[in-house]
Amino acid sequence: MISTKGRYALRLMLDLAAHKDNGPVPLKEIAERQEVSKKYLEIIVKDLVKGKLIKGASGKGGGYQLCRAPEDYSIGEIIELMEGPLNTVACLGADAKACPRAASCQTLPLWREYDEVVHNFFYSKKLTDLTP
Amino acid sequence: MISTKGRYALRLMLDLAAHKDNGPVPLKEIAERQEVSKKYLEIIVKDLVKGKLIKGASGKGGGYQLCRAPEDYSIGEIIELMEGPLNTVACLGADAKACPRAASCQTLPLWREYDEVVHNFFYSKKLTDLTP
DNA sequence: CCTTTTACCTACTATGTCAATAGGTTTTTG
DNA sequence: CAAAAACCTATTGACATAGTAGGTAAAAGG
Repeated sequence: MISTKGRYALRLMLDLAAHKDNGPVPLKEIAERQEVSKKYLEIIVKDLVKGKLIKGASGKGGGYQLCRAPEDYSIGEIIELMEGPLNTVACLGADAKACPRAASCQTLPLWREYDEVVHNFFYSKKLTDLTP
Repeated sequence: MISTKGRYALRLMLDLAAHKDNGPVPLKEIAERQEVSKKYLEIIVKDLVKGKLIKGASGKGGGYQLCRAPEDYSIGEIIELMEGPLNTVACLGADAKACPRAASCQTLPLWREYDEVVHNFFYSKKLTDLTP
């Protein structure tokens, strides 16, 4: 399940993309347009800034801006930055210790395949694919 | 993220499929083979029985058995029975109230598409696809 | 019949994640 | 220097996850 953090982050990125020619966009404006609490969005932008997907400018006239052109963002990187690796099962993923059952596990190939399907889905889509 | 309930349920179903010709399979055996706590599996079989995917027989010589041929189970129905609808986002799903933003939401089509991809993935696979 | 083996049932609990809220400090510019 | 913005730390309630614990009921084998 994609959480609100990931979904709001995506909407925020789309909002920034839509207003990228007007200089920095204040969070207050985004919160109003997207109808999401500004306080909650603060948590989200913090992660986006730390992940170098966007940059913030303090002070009057400040706000947030994309670091790259909208077409250079994949949906996958945005979602994964917010929610951590989009792991579909615990067996996979970096943290998972080598499962002693792995060699004989009948279900593992399924989870691998699923993981790949999900990964491909989100990484093959760009931010611009959502802006008509 | 597919939870342990869903994953264990699937392994349990595969175990039942593998031993379907030996009469009812006691949970104790499954727990040993699958290296999962029998107590925890009890919760899982309860749901599987209630969902009519398997049936139980009490008493000595009892155990669990599939209700249908292995090829007549889709992976999707097993997972969904255990975890509830495999909703990928909250906006979709039966419980979700009509979002007032739906008509103008830029991200909704993405989630719909994702939902369909996931759904198709799991419902197109049968239990027998995992038994080599 | 009675003991064993099995399913079946209700309840509880620790841990963690999610979705926020609250209240403050620093930075920048008009 | 004041307003507007980003930036920072902490806290909270609700819920889901991944189990445990301790029992009762049913059926068969001897």
